[in-house]
Amino acid sequence: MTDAKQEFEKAYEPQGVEDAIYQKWLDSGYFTPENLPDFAERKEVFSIAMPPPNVTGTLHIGHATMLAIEDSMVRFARLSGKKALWIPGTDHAAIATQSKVEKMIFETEGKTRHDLGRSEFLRRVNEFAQNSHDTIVNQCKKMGSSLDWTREAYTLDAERNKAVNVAFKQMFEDGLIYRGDRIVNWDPLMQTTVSDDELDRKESKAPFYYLKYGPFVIGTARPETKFGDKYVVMHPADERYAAYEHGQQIELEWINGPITATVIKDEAADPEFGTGVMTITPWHDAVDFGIAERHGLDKEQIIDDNGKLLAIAGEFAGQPIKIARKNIIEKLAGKGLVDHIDEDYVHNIALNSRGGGIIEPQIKKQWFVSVNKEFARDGQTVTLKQLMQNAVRSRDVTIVPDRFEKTYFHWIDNLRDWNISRQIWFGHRIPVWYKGEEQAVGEAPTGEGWEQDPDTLDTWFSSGLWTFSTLGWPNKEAPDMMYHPTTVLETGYDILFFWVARMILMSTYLLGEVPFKTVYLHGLVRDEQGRKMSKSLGNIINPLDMISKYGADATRLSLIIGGTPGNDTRLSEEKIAGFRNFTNKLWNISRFVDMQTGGLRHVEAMPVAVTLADKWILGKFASVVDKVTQYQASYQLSLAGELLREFTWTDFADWYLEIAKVEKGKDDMLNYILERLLILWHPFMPFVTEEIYARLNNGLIMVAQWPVINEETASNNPFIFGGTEQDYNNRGEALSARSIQEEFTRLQEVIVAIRNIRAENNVPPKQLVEIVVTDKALFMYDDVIRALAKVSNVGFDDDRVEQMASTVVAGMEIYVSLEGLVDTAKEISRIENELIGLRKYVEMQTTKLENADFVSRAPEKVIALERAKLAEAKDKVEKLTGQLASMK
RNA sequence: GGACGCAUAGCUCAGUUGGUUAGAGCGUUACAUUGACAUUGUAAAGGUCGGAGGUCCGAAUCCUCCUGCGUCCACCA
Repeated sequence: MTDAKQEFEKAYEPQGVEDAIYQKWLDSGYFTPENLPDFAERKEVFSIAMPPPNVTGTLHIGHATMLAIEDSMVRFARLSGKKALWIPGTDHAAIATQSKVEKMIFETEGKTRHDLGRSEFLRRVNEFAQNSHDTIVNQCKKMGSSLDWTREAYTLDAERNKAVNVAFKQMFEDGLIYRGDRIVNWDPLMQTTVSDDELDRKESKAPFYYLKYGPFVIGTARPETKFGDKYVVMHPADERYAAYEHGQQIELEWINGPITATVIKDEAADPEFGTGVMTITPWHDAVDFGIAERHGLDKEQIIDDNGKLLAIAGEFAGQPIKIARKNIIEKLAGKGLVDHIDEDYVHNIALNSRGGGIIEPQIKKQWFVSVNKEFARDGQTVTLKQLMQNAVRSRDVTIVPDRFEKTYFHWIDNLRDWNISRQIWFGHRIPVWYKGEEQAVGEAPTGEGWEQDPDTLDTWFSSGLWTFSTLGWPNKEAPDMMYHPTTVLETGYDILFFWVARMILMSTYLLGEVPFKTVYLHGLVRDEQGRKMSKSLGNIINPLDMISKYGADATRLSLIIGGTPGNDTRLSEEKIAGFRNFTNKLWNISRFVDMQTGGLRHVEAMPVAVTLADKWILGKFASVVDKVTQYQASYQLSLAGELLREFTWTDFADWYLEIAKVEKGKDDMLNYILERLLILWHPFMPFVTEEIYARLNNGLIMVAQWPVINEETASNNPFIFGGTEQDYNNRGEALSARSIQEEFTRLQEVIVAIRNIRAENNVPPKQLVEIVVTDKALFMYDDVIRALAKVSNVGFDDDRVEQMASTVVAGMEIYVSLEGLVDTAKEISRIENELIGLRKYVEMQTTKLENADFVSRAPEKVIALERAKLAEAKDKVEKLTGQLASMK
């Protein structure tokens, strides 16, 4: 970097610089790990496959959270000298995208996809997807995401299609993919099946009809399905129906005339529910389908693909469900077959969560992935379910927070075969071709007359391959495969099943290795009242708006700090504004160091600490570096951020910089700490740190070295790692880190106590006061005390005069001269109040230490500590009492 | 019905092997502000850690039960 010295404006204005900084990063090429300095020497690999946002629209605050967290992880890895790779991409989100475009076209042109035809419709969807994609890419950049754009992928592009076809073929050949007539979730609105996981259940109140069915009374909320009901089912152990035998036939009058019903005894019938008797509709109910399968019963379709009744319904044929229901009940009532009606029945109806209609179970010929079928693997037989379970049970994949492991196992236990074929147009075609009786799988066969399966694949089939389809697979020799398994998969807990589980399935099956080592699940971002953000509520916080208002760094911080994995977080604009303030604080800290030291600069070696404050800040900083590193490595991002904020604002700015105004000769120390502090912050707030770092003329901060403070790098200041119990006694001696911290804390307490007395007595902040202390050691810091507590002179014990307010801190007495300002009555009451609290404490401690059990059972360290605290409190009581006496 | 989570200051939340008189940010109050920063500084007020038991020398922390809120899964025909 050869930039001329840049001005430090009074306030940080992110709007003016963020885009240019991002461009600088892009120009550097460092988002591509191979371009990193010393790429070959970087031993460890760190990789994340970004969860590809759906090309259904724009990024919301949840995406912003994902980007903020993942970018901080990647930047930390890059700074720590790893080959850091973060792969961007988008998801075609088959059903969701098609549904959205269909709606748009219908609203604007009044046309359906069938009006347009398959190829024109797909052209329109792709056009829409491309626009969404461009918006998404732009938003990722606005967030500062250090994604390797040279490796960008799309779940529906040619390379991913190849991976999909290879995966399909292998599963087919292992017998894990089959085609069969099974009951599936049919969406009559979108005319497609959807998977079990893509259903939303909505509570709804509907009349529940009790109907006379021969000698029985059966209950149903769906009389329109009852035409084919010729089986009546009861629990084998239900005493009430012991007289009826399995297989027994009963003649009875039903909706459209007399029918013959057959008694079936099956444990699926719940004796506790209703009358304990039910009729079944195997074609339109999954449980009924199971009963029918067990007993080899007939299955008849009642409702067609459009939700209208079929010929079996007789006079009701062609009627849509809603209308038919009413008519049927009328007819049944007329025949005296309605026993009674429960109007307050509440049940759940299933909806297609991707913007479709009310699900009607149907039996259809579909493609399935068999999760329970055994196949050979390393000389043993396993099932896909077992592969999924083993990956987590063996800890090859760890889930953060770990309670989600339970949820994961529970989901797998209940997993049924996965319906992977969809009747929509947008998506990967099922890679199967037919010609007469012939069938080809995987690649398009050559020759005439072959027709491809018209269906498309469930979108999660292709996203299940994401961690390796983005790295060159199915070419197992692809150089990028060195980045697999990826290091961490970071996503919202809401797609643990949809996606995370399926990636584990695909990767363990196809590659024989896990897709990622750690799953980090973030929570949902809610509004300040804890509600989900939604358009209808009008409570959406748009990340782009926040970025343009407060900057990307502030937006990122608000999404990381204060959130813990797996838990929802509340976000408000005030919170973001608060972090904007912090961004500016960091800027001004740097501005001050710049002015104070004649320009920011790189300081290679740790400077020798001279004063107590120097030693204190270095010791503190060493501990901060250590902890932040640990927090980052263990994905405890919020803790890292909070610790950094505390150090930056309180320790560094409020104390050390203030001291630096009176203790000179800290130029190297200030620059040394500031540079490293910026690096520690960089993963969280990349823009402002890069902007400040530009003024150091030391290259880009994004490829700086993560600070390490150890015996070697701190050899100038051995106290940091020296003994811990050496006594402090005088200036300049080798001191332990601990005694330094204690001594500095003492100094802080003295200063705060003086400020406190000043505030209590309404001394104007500018007015200087004199103080008297009883501990000569404090004279060493009189310049600091004078500056930070606005003191004109520090006197010793003998100089004590009247008209002084007093207090006791860390065993020493402090008197503040108030030159007539002192309000004696107020002072007396203040001290008396303090004494009340102290005496209570002394009493409590005494009781504790007189407890024989405590003294004999607690560790000695704890006892010693408690004794010391008691002694100190007693001492303070004594001194304050003395002060009080002299005042009265 | 099954499982899980949350309950700590007015608000949002930390609190990692049980051990200072329980912390932070925001908000509130008082004073101040030409000097890095009003996107600021100094100081203060504010909590019997949801309730009841239990284990322990010692519990916000571990166990049991209860209450309230939330989430997921399964679904009853």
